[in-house]
Amino acid sequence: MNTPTLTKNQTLVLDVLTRSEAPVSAYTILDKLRDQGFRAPLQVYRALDKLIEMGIAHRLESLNSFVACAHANESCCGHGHGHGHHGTVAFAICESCGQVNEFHDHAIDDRLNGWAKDRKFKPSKTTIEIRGLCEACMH
Amino acid sequence: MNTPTLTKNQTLVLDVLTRSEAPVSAYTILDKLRDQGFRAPLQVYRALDKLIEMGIAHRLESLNSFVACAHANESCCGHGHGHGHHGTVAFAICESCGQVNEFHDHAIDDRLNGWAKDRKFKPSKTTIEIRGLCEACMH
DNA sequence: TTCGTTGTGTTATTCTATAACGTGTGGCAT
DNA sequence: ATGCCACACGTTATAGAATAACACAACGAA
Ligand SMILES: [Zn+2]
Ligand SMILES: [Zn+2]
Ligand SMILES: [Zn+2]
Ligand SMILES: [Zn+2]
Repeated sequence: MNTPTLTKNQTLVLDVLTRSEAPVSAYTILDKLRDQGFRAPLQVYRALDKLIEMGIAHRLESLNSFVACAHANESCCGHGHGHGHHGTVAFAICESCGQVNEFHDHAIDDRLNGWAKDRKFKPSKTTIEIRGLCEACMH
Repeated sequence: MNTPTLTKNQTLVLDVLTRSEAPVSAYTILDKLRDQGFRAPLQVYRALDKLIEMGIAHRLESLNSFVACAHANESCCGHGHGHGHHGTVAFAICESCGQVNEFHDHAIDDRLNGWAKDRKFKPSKTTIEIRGLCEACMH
């Protein structure tokens, strides 16, 4: 229930993520935090590792970039932050405006879990990312 | 129907992929092809781009690595190589032995497409990767 | 032939991520 | 208090992944 208190660096990095409309790369985060004393990539990566571990940030594998979690307060099926970990989520990423939509879907979860169970495969982390164009960016 | 003839470099790169049990990074491919005259990363990336475009190789986003397509001869729902493009596939990747299992699942496709349609999101490429442990690597 | 397209080769550079080492602090058992 | 340990933090250097920019050769269509 109680989210562990964030350290100073973690707070700074999370602030950058939450303020950004689009995913941000680690090096962009670094640049935005130079004024707050950041000097090296590791400061960013270490904070990101923890934030991701806590489930309040996510890495987008297809972009090498990071976003704040959009489900900070939900708790459907293990989702949300009350329980320390995050269910499997999917991301729809607009390649034009960069907007990201985080969602989760039981049917997909069940289907993937079913596949894994049938083959005795034990999933640790699942990535689902849809690249495309959002409604606003189509014409 | 007719797969376009591969160039020399494309053939060499594809051979490396098909011979490998596990995903291979671009730089590993480069190293394996030095004897055949490869000198620079671009030679690998250019070949990979084409192979991926043709649908006979895939990039694993969560590994920055590449695999040969495991569905070279199927043609279910746009899958397979007769029709020039590949349906959405998922990959189960063992983090211990590296083995990759490529599959596709209509239910998941439908679900993702449904989500996209509801929100008028136009998908261009979808990534689904499950990291975990295969049966052989569990104990 | 002339031109445009495509594959190729090479060098340099950018972007992403981690290794390795050292410092400081706060909690905690002895 | 003293020693110990876990952990956040800081710094430098290095590794790994991808692209930019430029040049040249082969090929087929016009
Ligand atoms: Zn989330
Ligand atoms: Zn958009
Ligand atoms: Zn395939
Ligand atoms: Zn395995």
